[in-house]
Amino acid sequence: MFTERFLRDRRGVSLTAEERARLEVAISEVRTLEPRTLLARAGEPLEVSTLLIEGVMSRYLDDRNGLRQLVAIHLPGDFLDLHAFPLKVLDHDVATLTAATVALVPHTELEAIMVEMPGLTRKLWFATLLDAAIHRAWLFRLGRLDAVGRIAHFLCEANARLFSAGLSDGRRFALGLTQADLAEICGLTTVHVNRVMRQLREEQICIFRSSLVEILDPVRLATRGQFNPAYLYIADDERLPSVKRPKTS
Amino acid sequence: MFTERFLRDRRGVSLTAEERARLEVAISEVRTLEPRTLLARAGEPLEVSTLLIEGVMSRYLDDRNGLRQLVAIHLPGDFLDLHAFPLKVLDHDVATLTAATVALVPHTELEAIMVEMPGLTRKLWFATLLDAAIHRAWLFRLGRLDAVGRIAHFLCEANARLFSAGLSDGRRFALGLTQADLAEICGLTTVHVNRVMRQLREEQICIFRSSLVEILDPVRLATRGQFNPAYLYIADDERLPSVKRPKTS
DNA sequence: CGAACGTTTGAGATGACTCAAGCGTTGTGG
DNA sequence: CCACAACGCTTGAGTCATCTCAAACGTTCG
Repeated sequence: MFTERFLRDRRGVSLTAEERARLEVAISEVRTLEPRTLLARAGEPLEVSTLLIEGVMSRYLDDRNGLRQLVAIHLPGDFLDLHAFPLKVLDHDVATLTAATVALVPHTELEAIMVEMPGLTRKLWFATLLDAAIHRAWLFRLGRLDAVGRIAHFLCEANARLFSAGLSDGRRFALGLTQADLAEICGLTTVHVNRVMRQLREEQICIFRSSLVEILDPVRLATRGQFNPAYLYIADDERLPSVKRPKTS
Repeated sequence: MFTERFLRDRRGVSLTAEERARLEVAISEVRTLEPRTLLARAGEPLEVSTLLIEGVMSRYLDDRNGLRQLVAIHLPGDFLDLHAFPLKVLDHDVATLTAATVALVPHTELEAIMVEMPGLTRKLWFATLLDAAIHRAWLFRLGRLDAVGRIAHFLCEANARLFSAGLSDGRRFALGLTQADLAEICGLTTVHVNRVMRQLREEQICIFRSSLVEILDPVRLATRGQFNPAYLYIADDERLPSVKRPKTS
């Protein structure tokens, strides 16, 4: 079941058995990829989309000096370039961070699904909009949080997403990222990420050790990152610590 | 023709006469709004989506201290909360910046379109993904550019979008925004935005005067902002100055 | 064993922030 | 029609967060 984790645990849009079966049939190929491998390049027309089964992948934009800004990371269960189907051409590069296994779905299959199954189509659309919602949370992170807040917010997000994929117990998880990756995600330098991690460690909030993350104090981490998981549209997000939105009316 | 500007001038997805007519019929109401009016609030279920006909609108997230981070601005022709249809509930607030005219489209109509017209559905999907592509460019802006670069990049984007909506001549346009709005878009303080504008003025690159923007040197502005309009998927973007992507292979 | 990579630390530079005040324009009510 | 309030723009001085440059340390892997 390659599609097992896709849209799992999302509010109101879990797939029916029939829909899941239809997607399974749509897969043309399953492939394994090395770490740090480019999968698709900005501007190239694409004829397949990629469902991530195992590993961590990234999407990023390059600046003039060869520095990167990551615009998304993807975890198992994510349909990571589904948006290439309506868009045809991507505006960014896609690459693996860790070793990964992916399933490829030809756009001709998606075309057929659009005609046959409006219900499933809407769920696929939803999946791409979930990515957009995550983009917005990242905008908040970069625009309004300081270095500690950005790292904290990101770690909360990673924890929440891995938790709903069944890959975190809510406190500890393996995230195959280096401090340099965190820097490219949070718009910081590697050096400063390192200082932030030291601070979080010394305050007994979170430990980041060779791609393994251990959250010692989830509540303080969420507070530091002003994290509210509503944007992840997780079915039951009550279990996750967060900063509650004040209910003004 | 309320839908006149919707997806106008976008690469490969202009609407057919029939599709446009179908959308026109779907409009249930046209409404005018005051400046700085809240239209939708995060977490509220929505049953209609909004097509912007005139004016400028914004989407934003609040931080703990009541500061805002804008995550999108919308110009005439934008279907600004189309994503509320698959998502049902938004993760952010929506408000006008200037006075505005909007057309409302009930989700029941969109539901019908999804069943009847897969082709139009795909174009609507495309429209929401265009917003996501813009989010990504904003992430690049916040994560990798300094203050001057962020403002420059934003002004290039505004110019390009207004140009393809027929509301800029390529150099001068009315953008109903204050310097405080620019600050909320670019993750800066109002004071610093002011200093940046002074610098752009003194260098004869761009003048920003009471919501009127005049670009004196489009090429230098694009260079400062590392602006490449590919992410806007504009049909013929050759006319816009940009930083060319190096063609490495 | 050595190379490659990721992490850690220090010292100094700088871009953006904060606080504070003044200016100009617009709109409104006395 | 004037006065004043409200708002947006402008400027200065001092502070602080993050960056840059530089070097060293630890691990892993061939």
